[in-house]
Amino acid sequence: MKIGELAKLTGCSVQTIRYYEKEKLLASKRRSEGNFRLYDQSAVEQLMFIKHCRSLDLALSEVRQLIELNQSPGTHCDDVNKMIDNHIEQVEQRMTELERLRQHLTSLRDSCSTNRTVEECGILRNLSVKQLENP
Amino acid sequence: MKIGELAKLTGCSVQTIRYYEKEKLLASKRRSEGNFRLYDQSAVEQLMFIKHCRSLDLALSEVRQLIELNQSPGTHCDDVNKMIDNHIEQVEQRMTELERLRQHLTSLRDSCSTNRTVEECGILRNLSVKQLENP
DNA sequence: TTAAACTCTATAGTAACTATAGAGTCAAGC
DNA sequence: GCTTGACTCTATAGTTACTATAGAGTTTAA
Repeated sequence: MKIGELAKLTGCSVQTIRYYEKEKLLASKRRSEGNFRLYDQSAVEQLMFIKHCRSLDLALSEVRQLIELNQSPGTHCDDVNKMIDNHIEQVEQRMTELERLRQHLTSLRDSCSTNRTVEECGILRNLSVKQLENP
Repeated sequence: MKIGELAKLTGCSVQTIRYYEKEKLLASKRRSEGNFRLYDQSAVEQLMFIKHCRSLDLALSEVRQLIELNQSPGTHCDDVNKMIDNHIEQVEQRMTELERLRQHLTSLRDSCSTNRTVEECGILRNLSVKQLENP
């Protein structure tokens, strides 16, 4: 199949597929006479693998590592486990940050009611004056 | 004061300050004879304002809007309120996403114990096969 | 045969910086 | 007066994971 069909089957854009090729995540094994990329079923699977990893917010560099690991089936998979553990930790950290952020924003929002002028605006005043407690 | 001192006072890097100038968020009003940027106290305040906004994850384009609004003190501040409301919503959305992500990652992690080979690795198997329920 | 639909490569843009190169400026010490 | 080191200047490239474009070539259907 050509790149357009692969794109449709996987829900990726054509440019993204070409980008993944450039980044050595997905190769097209053959080209047509007119120099069009040709793919088979294994490309669909590889691309879905990448997509799945991306939906978990794994970086492309991590996906690349996983692909490489996958190609040496006999080795230990500790690195995979570590990567996922690490990733979970990062997600949890970000969630904590966002929760703090949400609280700040909410209390900031409460400092201004509607129908004020910019001069009186509690939000702007707070942004100008207040320092963060936990910088 | 010169840019280095401003950087030290505010905890921004020198390059960041120059970047903010390029992005029209912070101007240096004067230059020395040798073409060095010169700042006064109001620059410290302006930069702290920006820093505070950034710590709340406001985009620089939003910060720019706030600065502009701040300069016409008589107008209504509804736009400020809307921006913050909008931002709170975005943060909450992202938190929901991350929570779903965390659950996925955790259940993925549970599918592999240590001391397996890549071939047997539950994580890799799941990444290869499983489709997301909520794509 | 011709028009539409597809594909190719190469390049630039996104956000908010960070890092570098290569040059100029300034203050202190000899 | 001269040198050394710390500072500053501009301009440019890199980061991430794409997206969007230009300009050209290829294929397919009418």
